[in-house]
Amino acid sequence: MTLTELKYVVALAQERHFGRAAQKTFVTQPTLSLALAKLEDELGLKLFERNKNEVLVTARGQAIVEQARKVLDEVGKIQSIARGGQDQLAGALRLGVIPTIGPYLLPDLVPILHKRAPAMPLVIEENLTGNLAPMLREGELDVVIIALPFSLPGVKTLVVYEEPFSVVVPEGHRWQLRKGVKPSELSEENLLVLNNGHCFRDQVLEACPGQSNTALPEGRAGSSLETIRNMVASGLGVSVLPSSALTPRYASKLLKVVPFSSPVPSRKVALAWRASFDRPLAIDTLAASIEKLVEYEGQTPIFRAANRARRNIGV
Amino acid sequence: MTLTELKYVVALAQERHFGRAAQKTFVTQPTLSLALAKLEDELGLKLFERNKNEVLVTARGQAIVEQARKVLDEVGKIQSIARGGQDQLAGALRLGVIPTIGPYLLPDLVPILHKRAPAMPLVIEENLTGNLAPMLREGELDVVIIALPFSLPGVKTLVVYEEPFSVVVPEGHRWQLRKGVKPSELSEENLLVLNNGHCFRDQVLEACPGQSNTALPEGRAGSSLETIRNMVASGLGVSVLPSSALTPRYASKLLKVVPFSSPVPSRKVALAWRASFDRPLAIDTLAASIEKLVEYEGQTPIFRAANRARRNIGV
DNA sequence: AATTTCGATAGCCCAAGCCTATGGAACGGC
DNA sequence: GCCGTTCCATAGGCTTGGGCTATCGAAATT
Repeated sequence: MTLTELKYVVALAQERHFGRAAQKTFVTQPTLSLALAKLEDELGLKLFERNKNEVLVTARGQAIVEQARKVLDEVGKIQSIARGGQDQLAGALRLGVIPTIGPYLLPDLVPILHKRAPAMPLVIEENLTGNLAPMLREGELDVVIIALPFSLPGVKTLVVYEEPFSVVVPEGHRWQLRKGVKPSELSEENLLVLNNGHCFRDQVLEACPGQSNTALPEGRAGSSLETIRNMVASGLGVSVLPSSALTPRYASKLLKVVPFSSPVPSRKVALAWRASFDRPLAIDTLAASIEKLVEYEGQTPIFRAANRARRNIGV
Repeated sequence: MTLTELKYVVALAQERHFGRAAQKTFVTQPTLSLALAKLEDELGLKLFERNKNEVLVTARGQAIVEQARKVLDEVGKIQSIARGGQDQLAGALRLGVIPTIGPYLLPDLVPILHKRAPAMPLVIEENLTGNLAPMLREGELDVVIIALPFSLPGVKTLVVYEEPFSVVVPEGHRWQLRKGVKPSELSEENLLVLNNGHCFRDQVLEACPGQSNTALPEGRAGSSLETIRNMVASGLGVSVLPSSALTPRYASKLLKVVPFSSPVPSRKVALAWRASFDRPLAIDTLAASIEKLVEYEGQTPIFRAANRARRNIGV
């Protein structure tokens, strides 16, 4: 059975005339005759009564004709789905992002992206890298924003910016006017870091040798960067934050930001998506939007540093 | 677009592997690859992501796959209309059944059903509930015989009988003359149960508190009820079997059946089929045949108990 | 009886679909 | 880091079958 044959059946049922039905389906009359005979043979019953002057649909044929119409109708829907689905910037983009980036990047990113791709709403999943990775592989997410290193088979990555880290201390801390702090000096202080599972925790501990990065007491760990910021402000210790969490929007009188001395620790923030993802334009648009955002945010002192670092590595 | 191409699409969506999908559609892998590329070209979008290790359906492809399923489903109805005219009892009925029911029910059921619907041969798939469920949903099976609980969206169920469980012990066991055993007493014995995946295993463990139903040693699990029966007969331990596996046909001198004391644990055996299945009469006939069989088997002591239990719940 | 109409049949041709063989890319083991 | 394996894509050849034109045969009309 072919879709063509079904088209013939429907046309013939409507025209009740081989010649006209053939015209309507853009074939010759013998072609239609033959195709129909073949189908009737295959189904094992006569669909049409050929009488002298007229072609009549048989009782059992009628049910089949109606079913054939339905089939063709459903096929038409396939084509219309396909037509509407050709725009790569149409349809939701499922975006994963880690908790130390999402709250600082997305509020500014979403409006920019919406302007560039208004028909592409974002479905956002904020989670740890370790949970985002399998979701990306399984196709539950289309793209994730994470910090390097990040490597998965079949997954491409693109660094979108690099942001330096800075030390934050409570107001009145003896370091608050320092022009540069060495990472190793942090071992003298009560360093507050994120809970286990956050890649930013590992990056901070790696950047600051001398910290015992195993079995850190629970009291020194926070569940989010905002928790940590508040803990520092209340004098519980010092910490390290990425520059995107230190824009003027987050400034506080109780908190002083002290830069690291060179070389400044930093992290590379990247997009990651399956190489086989069928809407690369969506990725491009997302990357371009972040690019635009980083340039704009570059007006502020902290992000300018991020920008410099980014240019230095030639991204 | 051709029906063949749509079949390929559906098969590939299900198998997520070109080679296996090709096998399933009885063509070679290049044929399927080419046909799919042609269709994707015609529709103007990618339906599948080809990762090296995995084939994923794209978000937009998913809608088309589902629509293709619908088309094929409607085409199938054409054939089914043609086959029996209006006779729902013509054409094969694809029946799934779990391993703890099939061997005990089917040998008697098949002749009865054949007598009632001689033009409806059975295609039987014996498999675990977890494997039957997707096959039923995908339309690879028309109806399944399983033990409750069993719930799937769009699928109707009908309890056909309830069968009590009994304890089986080796000959000479100290319980062999007992009139009733409490489920909790089984924790004193070496209880042999089925491998993981069998719902009957879970039902037995649930009915017998005190058994450590986690991390059960492998040596105590069997791959079929017949294995278990033989293990009990050879003195390895005791077990629990459903009454349909304890008809006189299976009696053995080495094996003694001891009833549970009230309340007797049992399981409800049910039919399940898609609500949209277009041959409900076939289901009715199957259900009626089982009904007849249960009444007939009710002549034997064990099945009579099953019958009583069944009437008590008013099925 | 002659003419006309319309579906069926015959015979040919070409495109489409399927095959085998091979290529190429990416992952995993040593 | 290199080799082997796996798996999808591509190439090239063959066969099938759906399409065409030409013609036939039956029935209705003149």
